[in-house]
Amino acid sequence: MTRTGTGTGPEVGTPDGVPVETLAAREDQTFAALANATRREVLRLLREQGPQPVQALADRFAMRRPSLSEHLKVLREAGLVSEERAGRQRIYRLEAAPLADVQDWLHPYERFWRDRLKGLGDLLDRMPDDAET
Amino acid sequence: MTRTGTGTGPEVGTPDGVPVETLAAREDQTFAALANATRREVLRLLREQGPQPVQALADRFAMRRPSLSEHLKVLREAGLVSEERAGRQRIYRLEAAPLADVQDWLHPYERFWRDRLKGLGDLLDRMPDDAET
DNA sequence: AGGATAGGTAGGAGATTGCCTACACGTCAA
DNA sequence: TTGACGTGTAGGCAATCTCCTACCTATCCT
Repeated sequence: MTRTGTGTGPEVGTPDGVPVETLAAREDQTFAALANATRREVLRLLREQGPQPVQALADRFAMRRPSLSEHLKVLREAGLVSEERAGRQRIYRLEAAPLADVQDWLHPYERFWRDRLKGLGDLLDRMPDDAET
Repeated sequence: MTRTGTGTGPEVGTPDGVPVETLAAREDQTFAALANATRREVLRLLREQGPQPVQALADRFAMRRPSLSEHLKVLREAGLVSEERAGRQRIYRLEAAPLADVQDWLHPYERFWRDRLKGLGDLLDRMPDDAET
C-alpha cells in the first residue's frame, strides 16, 4: 500500500509545517498499538491502578513475561506508556497524549452517530463533510 | 491469550445482561478494523464524500479492486459500513455507531491528558481511577 | 441470447504478529 | 563476590494479514 493520504492532492505538509508522513506514521502506530486486547488491558490497568513494574502487570495475564515485555515495547514506541527505572525494576506509566489524537481523529465522525441516533441522519448522505453550508 | 477483561472478577455479564464476550469481541473487531490505514481512509472518504460504489472507492487507492473489497468486508463485519444494492452496484455507506463505542472507550483516559497538559498530572499517579475522592 | 460491467470469492505468496524458550545484562543482598 | 531478582532481547514457529491473479455470479444493454 502506498497512498494513505487523501489520495488526490500533492500533500507536502500541514499548516504547522510538520511533515504529513510523520503524522500519518504516528497515527498508524497508535491505532496499531490499540488493535491488541492485551495492550488495551495494560492501558486500563495503568489507568486504574497507577504506574507499575513489569511483573505486576505480567501477573494479570495468561502469558509469559517476555511476551508482555514485547507488548510494552509496542506501547512505548507508540508513546502510550513511559518507563522509569527504579533499581532493578522499570515502572511503567500511562501516557495518554496519543489517545487525545485518537479523539481528534474521531471528532469529524461524531455528528454522524449523533445525528443518526436522533433519526435524521439520512440528510448527512446528501450533505457530505466538505460541503458545510 | 485468554483474559481480556478486568483480570480479576468473575465477569459474567454487564448491567444490561449483554454477555461480556460479545462486547469484548465487538470492541476487538472495531479496533482491528481501524488498525489499517487503508480502511481508515475508506471511512474518511465515505464521511467526506458520502455513500459510494466500490469502484469509486477503489479508484482512490493504489491497490486492486479485490483487495479493497476485502477491506470493505472487514469494515462491514465490524459494522463500520453498510452496503445497499443498486442494480449491479453496491453503495457503501459510513456507519459510525461503532466509533461511538471507541469514544466511550476513550472517556476514562480523557482526564489523563487534560490534567497532564495543565501541568498537574502527576497527582493522578497517586490517585488512580478507582479511588475517586 | 450474448457481451460488458460491477463486485464478491478462492487460493497462494510474502510480510507481520504474537507467542514461546533461552539467554544476556544490570541491580541488590548476603 | 556470588547468587538471586527484574527485564529486555534473540531466534523460532504457527497464525494472521494483506496483497495479488484468476474466476464466479448477477445485472444491464443490445
